[in-house]
Amino acid sequence: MRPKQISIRDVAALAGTSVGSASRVINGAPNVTPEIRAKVERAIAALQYRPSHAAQSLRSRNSKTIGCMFSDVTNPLYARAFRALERRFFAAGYMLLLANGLNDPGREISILNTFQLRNMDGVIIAPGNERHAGVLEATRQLTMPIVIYDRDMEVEADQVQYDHSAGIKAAVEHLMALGHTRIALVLWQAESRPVRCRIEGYKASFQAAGLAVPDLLVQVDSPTSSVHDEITQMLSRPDGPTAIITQGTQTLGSTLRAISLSGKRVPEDISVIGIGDTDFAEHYSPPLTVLRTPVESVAECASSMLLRRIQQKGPDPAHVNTFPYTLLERGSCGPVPRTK
Amino acid sequence: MRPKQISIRDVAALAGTSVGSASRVINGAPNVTPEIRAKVERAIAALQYRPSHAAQSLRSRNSKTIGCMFSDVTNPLYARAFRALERRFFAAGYMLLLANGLNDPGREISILNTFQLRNMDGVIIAPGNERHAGVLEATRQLTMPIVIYDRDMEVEADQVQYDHSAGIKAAVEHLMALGHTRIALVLWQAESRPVRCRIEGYKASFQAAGLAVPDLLVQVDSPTSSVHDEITQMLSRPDGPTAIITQGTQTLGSTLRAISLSGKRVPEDISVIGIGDTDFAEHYSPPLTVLRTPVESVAECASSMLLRRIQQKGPDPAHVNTFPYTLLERGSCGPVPRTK
DNA sequence: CTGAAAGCGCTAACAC
DNA sequence: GTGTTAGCGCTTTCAG
Repeated sequence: MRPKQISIRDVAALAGTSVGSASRVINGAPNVTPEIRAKVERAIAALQYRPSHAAQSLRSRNSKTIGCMFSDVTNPLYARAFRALERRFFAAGYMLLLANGLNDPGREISILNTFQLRNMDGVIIAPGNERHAGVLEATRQLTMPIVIYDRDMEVEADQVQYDHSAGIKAAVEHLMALGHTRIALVLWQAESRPVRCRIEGYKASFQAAGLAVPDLLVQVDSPTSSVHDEITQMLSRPDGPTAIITQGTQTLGSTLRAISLSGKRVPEDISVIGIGDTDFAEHYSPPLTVLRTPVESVAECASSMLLRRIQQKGPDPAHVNTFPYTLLERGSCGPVPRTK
Repeated sequence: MRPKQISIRDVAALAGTSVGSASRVINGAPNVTPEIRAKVERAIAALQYRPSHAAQSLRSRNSKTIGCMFSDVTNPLYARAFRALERRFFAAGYMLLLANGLNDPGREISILNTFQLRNMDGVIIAPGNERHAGVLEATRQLTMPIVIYDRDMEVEADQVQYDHSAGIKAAVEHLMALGHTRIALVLWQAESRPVRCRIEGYKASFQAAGLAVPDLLVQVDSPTSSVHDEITQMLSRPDGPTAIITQGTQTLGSTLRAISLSGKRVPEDISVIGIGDTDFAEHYSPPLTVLRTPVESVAECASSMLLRRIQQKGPDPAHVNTFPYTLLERGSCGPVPRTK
């Protein structure tokens, strides 16, 4: 059925050279006579020869493939990160395997093991469960270069991360400058670096201002769940917030919905800052002030670090690169309402 | 440096059997004595043996990998499709290579060729430029099973698609039942199946109602571009729309923004229906009535078709599966305003 | 600079 | 049922 896959032997035969020379031409080795090169190239074209990736991979021990594990590409910020990574790596001759950890440790371990088995040249990972012993173990098992994406894991690997703490601080300070002190922070409950750092920054902001940390920290179980009810309830409290900082797309959406249904307006009655710049925030009415995360820059950095480490195998200490948020002011923040 | 990768030979040696038997155990072949199986398994465990994917792939001629090409995972609908596909295939022992075509024909061709070169067991593709001769040619070049995702391409392949035409019809009819006739349709200009079908359904709806097709079809160049201005201008026309159907996330966002800035309210002054159910639509204020696309079902179908074709190589005519939209009524549609 | 030859690790015939 | 063996297609010494 298949017309007998043409191999490098056929090329060599037709070019009248050895397979060795053919291989050199294919791999662009420097030491080849122009004549031989031309002959081989002609044969390749005539035969429509395409090297077998599996054979190259077996022999040369590199797969020209990068493994990516994010919790969920459905998260627009991960989707953007992946797109940037993919573009960069594809240009460099690599393809990306993408797997969603789905916050399931068992699944994450399985994915990590598969990456090892398939001999990825490098991996970029953001496990949902960074503290899980099994996940940690599976990660340590990995023998290829690793970039940890915004997680705290005690693993010998390069890291890229966002400065969530400073970002939240900037947001809180911005709101305080507008007179707010009853500032709520709505997060998705998870034992992960972003959440931990945000809480830390939140608390630090109030302490720095000499204020008590308000009882307005909301951690929901899942981004879809009870956010709406919790916010609604919080808004009805006499000491409810005059400003809310919220993460995510779904969580943010629920928050806004709850505000809207409580009969309050943004920003007149309540100010809102979103964490992470998304279409949603940009196009909401009013457009939302957000903490913008430099996703593309981070991806760029991650790919550079990984690529460098793949190329030069020399032992080089692990690097950690941290990127700042920027506060993007739009129309969702205003001064504290007088009548409250 | 690497402690001499252990191969199936080592396993066989330690188990005191032949490599053949070891291979059989590894691949779960039926004809193996329980004793031998046990010995081999013990050896595998003792050696921490992991089979080389590259070698298996080279020898057995299948990569246990599926190639996915979507225009852009940043599109939430593609992200959801990918997540569903990945979950399904991973469970079946496959990993997914994901590449973004980015609506660049050259890039798409390059990706397609790479899929062929890397011997994917199957591919699922949605080229941005389905009519492009080179893309078509590269697709025809593919020798593995193919599933075309919501595109019209004359290629021997299974297909999954959405019934955009009927979907738009349902939306228009819903609006007409509320008294609207000045119904606008905002699309992203592209020579692709979804857009073509939507226009078709739009026109057909009016013809079926015995009405002239209104001059309210807007096709923007890119989802980010001039939407806002075009909508603003359209809204200011004396014969402007009383209802708008809009696709996408960004396009929809811009549309709503333009409405809002024109001082009009949804749904009192103008009704809105979004194409595709997204977080944005769900959480907007008011929540938007949308045409819901059964993304997960479609992905499920696509993976089933592909898996089946990968397993049984018997020649089997190509199938086309079409899935309906459902109109999800929320709060963005109302009767035609009296004073207009 | 080029060719010959030895495998990479595995599976699939094929004998036993 | 099990062992032996011949490659899959390629890169990479190593001579020449």
